[in-house]
Amino acid sequence: MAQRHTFTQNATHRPMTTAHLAQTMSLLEMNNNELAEKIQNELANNPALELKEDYRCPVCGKKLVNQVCSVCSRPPSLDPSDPIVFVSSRNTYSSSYTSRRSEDYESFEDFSVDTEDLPFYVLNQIRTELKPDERAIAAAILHGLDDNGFYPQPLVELAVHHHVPLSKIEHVRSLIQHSDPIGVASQSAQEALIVQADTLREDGFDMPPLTKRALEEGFHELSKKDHRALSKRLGISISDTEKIIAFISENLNPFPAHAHWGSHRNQTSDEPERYQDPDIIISYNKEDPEAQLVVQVLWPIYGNLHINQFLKKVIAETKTDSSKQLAEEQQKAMLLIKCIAQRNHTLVQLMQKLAYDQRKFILKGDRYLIPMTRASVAEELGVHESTISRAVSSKSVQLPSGKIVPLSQFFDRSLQVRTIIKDMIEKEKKPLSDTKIASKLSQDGYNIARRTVAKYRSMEGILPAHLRKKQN
DNA sequence: CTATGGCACGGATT
DNA sequence: AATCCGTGCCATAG
Repeated sequence: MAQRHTFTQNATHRPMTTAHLAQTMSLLEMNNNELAEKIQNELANNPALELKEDYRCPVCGKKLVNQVCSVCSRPPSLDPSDPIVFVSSRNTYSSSYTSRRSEDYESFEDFSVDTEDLPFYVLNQIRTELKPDERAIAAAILHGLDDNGFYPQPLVELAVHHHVPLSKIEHVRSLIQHSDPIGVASQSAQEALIVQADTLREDGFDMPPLTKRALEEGFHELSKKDHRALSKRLGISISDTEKIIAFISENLNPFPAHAHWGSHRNQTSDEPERYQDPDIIISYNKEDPEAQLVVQVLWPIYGNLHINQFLKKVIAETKTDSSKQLAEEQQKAMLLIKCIAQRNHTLVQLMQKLAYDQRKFILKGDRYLIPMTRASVAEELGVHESTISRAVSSKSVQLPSGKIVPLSQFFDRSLQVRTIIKDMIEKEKKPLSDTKIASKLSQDGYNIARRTVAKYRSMEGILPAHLRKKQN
């Protein structure tokens, strides 16, 4: 299939000044956090630059009233036959927690999330799972969250107000509750904890027996940390009770809106995982496997950047020295806006290419990653290698699965084979030696040296054949 | 003798 | 130019 994007390519090849070039490069290698900081900085120092805070729905572009678009949450479909849809960076929104400054909470362990951001953050995760008539309900629930992330009002009221059965409201709320932060929109701390416990269990998390019952039946004792009374109620020993309490306080969070504690993740506690906010989000409608991929290049701040029109007028009309200086500032502001546009354009082009080529990887997981290099992408897009390199660096993508991975993972040469090996070992009957694995792989067309298999194996934290005899 | 990890080299990639 | 990565060789363990 030929070019499927409608973005103009030749717009890129405008002549640039060296300043333009230098700035575009440095902006390109910034992720959204850094870019947000940069923009804030410029806004503070440059009077010619102006932020128009027109809050718009990230998906329909409609003006927002209560931070959450109450009407729609469906991405606009530019062309229904196109497998990829872009919600480009202009007029999109800042994803939730993105805008918090680190110094805001460094000293507090239990900082409270800006609850104005929370609805956005959650809505974004569930958008593609909502049916049209459920959107307004989701918006209403998210709008009614209190500071702790609870939805204290009775659900029946919503059902009456929206003229739908209570079960529908419950369904929507359950979707919300299972988003990150898990348990949000529960009616109480107790309910939030139960939802979290359920989710962890579904994820195959080991937890002490009776944890759920402790939450359901012994919540009163639990909140008072009354070990004796709790153990009596559950009919188990004190030490088992203490295990439950320890588990709950370590892994669960009664107030979903207060800082997330590192959401659930794979069983293996591997490298220090950074919970970076994504710069790009890829989602799709999970009910329709042929659905379009929705790629959002997130815009790190609220509102859009503009040139201060008032100042522009002043500059045009006066010819004093000070206005000359202002004119310079204005030039700088225009340059910045242009460079940011350039950056976004590059990112969109890159994601276009990746979303199209790696659709299977995005939808189905690591083993469908087609190995590709930055250089080859650069060639196809007609840009310099270093451009791609910068664009890829320090960015992260949220995949439809909810996983947030570094953008560089798209260029991981070995990820595909590594996951195939992992699968192979999981399905093995007798432990396979590295040599066996290597020869099996070459039958499937993967020519990998035995030595390399060993390396991949250890990268995945899998023990050598003779040590994994009878596991699981 | 087989399976695996360490070290280091060279080519690819950034 | 600097770094990363796959691979070969060899030593060691079982």
